Amino acid sequence: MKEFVLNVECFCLKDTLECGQCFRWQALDPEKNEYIGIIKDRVLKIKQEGNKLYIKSNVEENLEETVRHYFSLDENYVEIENRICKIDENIKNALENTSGLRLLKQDFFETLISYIISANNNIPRIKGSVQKIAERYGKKVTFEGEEYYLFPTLKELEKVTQKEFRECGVGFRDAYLVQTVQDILSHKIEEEEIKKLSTEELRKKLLTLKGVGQKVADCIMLFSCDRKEVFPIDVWVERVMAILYFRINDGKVKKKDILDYANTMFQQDAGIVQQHLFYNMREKKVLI
DNA sequence: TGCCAGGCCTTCC
DNA sequence: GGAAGGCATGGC
Repeated sequence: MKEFVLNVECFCLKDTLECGQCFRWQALDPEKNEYIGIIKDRVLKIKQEGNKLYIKSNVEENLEETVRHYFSLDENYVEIENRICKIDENIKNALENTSGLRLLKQDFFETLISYIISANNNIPRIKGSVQKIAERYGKKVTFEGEEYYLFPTLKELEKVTQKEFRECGVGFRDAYLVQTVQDILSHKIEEEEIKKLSTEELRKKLLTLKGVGQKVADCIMLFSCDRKEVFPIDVWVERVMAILYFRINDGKVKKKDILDYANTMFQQDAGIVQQHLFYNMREKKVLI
């Protein structure tokens, strides 16, 4: 199998994969910027050296197209970053650490299930649960002599019971998962249809699913429905916004006030700004 | 031991 | 419509 090389600019593989938007990529060697993961039905090994991406996959068909789409490589992030760094000093400072972070275009169903699991949970445990679900119910794929598991399809999760989900470590979210799978099977929401809706209408639809509240809905829209204007607010974002924009270090700011501020100031780039602020605070531990 | 984690649901005003 | 309490489970 041949290695495929792609030129990129304004792209950081590490920050894009480690900023918390996805749960299944694995660093092979953190020093080498090399990761292995799954996009839909194929396994990919990707390494970044400077402006070059080196890609291998078990499926060569449409490989470039798949990678370009998943990593949003055809979108002009130079322009986006130039625009957001002019908004304020906080964003400008954050970008010094996290320039090249891109929003992924992930699979809708996988994102939905993963973010239902994410509620009141921590990232290592979310990753563990998603991995267990894949190992139990997803299709096995062999790549370079190793075994990997695709994220299960809707059909593959059709008969999974509450107890079986719980055995994957999802805790009290087990019932939400069963209900959501059944709701999608019965066409309560249909991916192709809801993706055509306005962001407000789409959110309203997602909120009808059990285990999907405002924050989870916004993450699903941001990470799998290409809605860059949504601004998911979790405990971290609440904290970072309170400190940076409301000058409050040890108190609460109303979510509505944070949301109003983000919508007004960050506008169509709110989701990208959110990721930079979130990742900077959580991982890089940088506060201005 | 107690608190927290990329919150949401139900119940009760 | 808003506040309060409960919720599985692992890490610190």
